[in-house]
Amino acid sequence: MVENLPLPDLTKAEFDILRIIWKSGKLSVREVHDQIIATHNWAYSTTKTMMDRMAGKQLLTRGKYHGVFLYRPLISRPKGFARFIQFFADRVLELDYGEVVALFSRSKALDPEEIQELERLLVDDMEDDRHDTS
Amino acid sequence: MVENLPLPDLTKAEFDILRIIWKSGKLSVREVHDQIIATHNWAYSTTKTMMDRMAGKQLLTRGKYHGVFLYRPLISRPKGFARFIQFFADRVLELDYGEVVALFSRSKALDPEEIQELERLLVDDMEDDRHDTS
DNA sequence: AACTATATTGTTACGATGTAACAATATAGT
DNA sequence: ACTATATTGTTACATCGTAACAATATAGTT
Repeated sequence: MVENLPLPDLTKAEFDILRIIWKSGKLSVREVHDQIIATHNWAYSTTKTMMDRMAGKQLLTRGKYHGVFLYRPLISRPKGFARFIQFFADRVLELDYGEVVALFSRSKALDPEEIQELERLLVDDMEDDRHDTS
Repeated sequence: MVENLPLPDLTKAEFDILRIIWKSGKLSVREVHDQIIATHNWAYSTTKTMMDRMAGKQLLTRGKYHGVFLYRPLISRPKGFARFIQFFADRVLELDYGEVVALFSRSKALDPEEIQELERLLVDDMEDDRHDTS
């Protein structure tokens, strides 16, 4: 059986960018920026730097469409949530994964749709980790 | 009325060091290190760097006693907890302060004594923030 | 007291992250 | 074509987690 590689962390900033992109599948820096400023008081260049670094890390890919680069996620939403939560569970809060999921379910940072996904995650992702060799 | 200055953040690492020192009032790098390795797999030099930087930031002071530097906290435990929690409440989880306190109460990272303090904090510190001009 | 082993202290560094300015280039409107 | 605007590329800087390594002080042994 292949050992799970330790999931590379997803920081809050990365997670927030990813969450915006997950909803649309493909977005330009500008489009992400216009949404991210609702929660992060970033300069446009900050959003860009973030996204480019994420591309470097294989969290996103970009391809040019009609003149602009559009960025697509290279990590699924469930996997992303799992990584982000794991990060807190393990290193920050030292809580059980489930407890953190429960907490996140109450967070204003997530919309109802995402909360639903989280609930599923709590069971599914464990499964995932048991079978998935990716 | 004097506006509250934004509390400078306390990172997890800083908070963990502080928690060890709060219990004894005054500790050397060695003493902190011997305790921190239970949760952080740090080299001695890492502990030292951390503590020195914390001294630079006015989170600790150090004075030489019988040949060694002992570090004392410059921030009270309640204030420290407040800062640490605020950090998460505001920027990471986007939850209400109280919810984060509740969560932390369940964290394995805190011992019963600290949990108690947290409970008090939930009411006290709000008070504090209302009166304290520091 | 002198010497040596050990511990403490000081200095320096490096990658990642959050932050952003600024320069180069592409695109679109006139 | 030309210019205004937007998109891309490049570079930088502080902080944090991480640590090695050098300088110095302390303590234990002849």
